[in-house]
Amino acid sequence: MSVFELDDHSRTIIHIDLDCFYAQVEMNKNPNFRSVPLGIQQKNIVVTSNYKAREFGIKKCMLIAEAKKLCPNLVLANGEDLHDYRQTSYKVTNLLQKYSHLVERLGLDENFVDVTALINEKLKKSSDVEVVGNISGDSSEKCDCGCTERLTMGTVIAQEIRDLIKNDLNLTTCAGIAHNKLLAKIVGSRHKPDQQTVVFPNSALELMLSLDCLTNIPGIGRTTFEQLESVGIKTIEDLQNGGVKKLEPLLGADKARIIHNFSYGIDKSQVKPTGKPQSIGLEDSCKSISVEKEVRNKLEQLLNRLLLLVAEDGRIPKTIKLTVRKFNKENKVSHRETRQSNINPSLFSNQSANKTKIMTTIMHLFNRIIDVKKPYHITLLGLSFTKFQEPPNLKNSVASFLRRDLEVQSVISIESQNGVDEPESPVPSTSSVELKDVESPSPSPSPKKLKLSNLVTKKRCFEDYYEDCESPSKLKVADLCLESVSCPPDADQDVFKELPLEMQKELWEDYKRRRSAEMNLCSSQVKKPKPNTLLNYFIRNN
DNA sequence: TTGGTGCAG
DNA sequence: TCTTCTGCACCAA
Repeated sequence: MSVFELDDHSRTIIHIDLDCFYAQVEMNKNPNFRSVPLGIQQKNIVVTSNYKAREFGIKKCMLIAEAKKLCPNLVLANGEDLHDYRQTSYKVTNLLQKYSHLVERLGLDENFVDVTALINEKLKKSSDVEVVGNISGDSSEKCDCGCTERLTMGTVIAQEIRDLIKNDLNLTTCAGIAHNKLLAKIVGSRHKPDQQTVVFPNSALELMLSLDCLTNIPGIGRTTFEQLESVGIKTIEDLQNGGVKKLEPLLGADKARIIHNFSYGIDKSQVKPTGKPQSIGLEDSCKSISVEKEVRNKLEQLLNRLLLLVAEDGRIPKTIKLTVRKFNKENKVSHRETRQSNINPSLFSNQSANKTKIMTTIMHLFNRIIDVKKPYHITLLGLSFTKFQEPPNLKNSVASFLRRDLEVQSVISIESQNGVDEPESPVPSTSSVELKDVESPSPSPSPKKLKLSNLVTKKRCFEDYYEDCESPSKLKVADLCLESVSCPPDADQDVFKELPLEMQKELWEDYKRRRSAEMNLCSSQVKKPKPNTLLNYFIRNN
């Protein structure tokens, strides 16, 4: 039996990739950018560009000077602050979650969606569909396990998803459709921009062998590539023929097996729903800082921006981490040093008073890396918060799940009410003020008033998502879940999969009951806020 | 747990 | 010539 026959084709995965993402966001903010070659600038680098600029040969991470030489009329937009990109990115993920609860984010511009459940439902009703978009390789020889029909239906759904993203957010995307993540990601980039491509299992090997460099395989970066090269592995065929045993000493058993499987187009990894970020950080590179006052200034700026991000997130961080990159004469690799320290969560109850205390901690960390009595040259400073504490009353896993959805929605609510072009407003405020606002809203429009209406919008989105299910054309993830045995979002998926069917059903029913109870609770709270409820907690931390 | 490295977009 | 701004996984001590 060949490796190919051992592969499992039961899933359907769609990989969605936003075309030149930062550039699209900037073009939506300023439509004048659409008609000109546009580059997104971070420091002295063009990190991405629109397709007009690419016609001049502008490439990712090209120096500004070089790019200007190729295209003197290149217009530059500063993209050092990722705030707007992050917001838009979450809107996309949010749209995708209407198709499946299995949505995994990869960076800001890519998402995997496991649409297996949706497809099985759709195929029950009709299997009379044709492939939409491009097909990779020769699809005349078909597999008879049913994957042909599933993947074909996958192309229909991929087109629906891309239309939705285009209509709702005015963003074009590429999609790859396949029976695993690896193939979906690789095949999606075959036809760009604004296109989609499917690969059927019989063409998977051909697709893998068509890759022109080993670094096109996810997980093989510069270092791994050089390691492999040093033992004579230079092509996909080398990777296949060398066998796992040859890879193990270099990569370790796990990575060796994964990469070896990848070389055959086999990928058993699951689409892992992306939760909240495990760290929230900012960094700023610079030519050279060698004075402590400058260090402090830069770190204060970073901290101010970071506190806004953390306030948006709503959780309370327990650890702060400082990153420093020193000037390196050999200029070999960008070597970074980090130091971390626990912080008292109570510092986050009153913003302004405690910024000073947090700064003291940060400077203490700085002194652990840099001896300020000696000369130093710093080329990058970064701050990040890690190890977040879930706010009280939300320890319950279902509540956490609900809260996660609300937070994704909140991104949309804030923007739809503020207007996309408006600069971000300084948000953080103390809990007591917010709470008071809800109980007795002020008559004049104010930022606080705005938040109250945000909350109403949040609640509305939330209800739409779960309750507005009367239209059969509007597919909701809740619909699917009610008809099949899904893994409750608060359960460990790996454990769940091992359980007998009956137990799975029971867990799912239990989750539905809890969800229903939670919904009623949440609903009544919105209409009539009470102290120490889920809702109030929300407001306090907004 | 801390800090470093590799990888990703 | 490994550049920017992130965030995650994994490894070693």
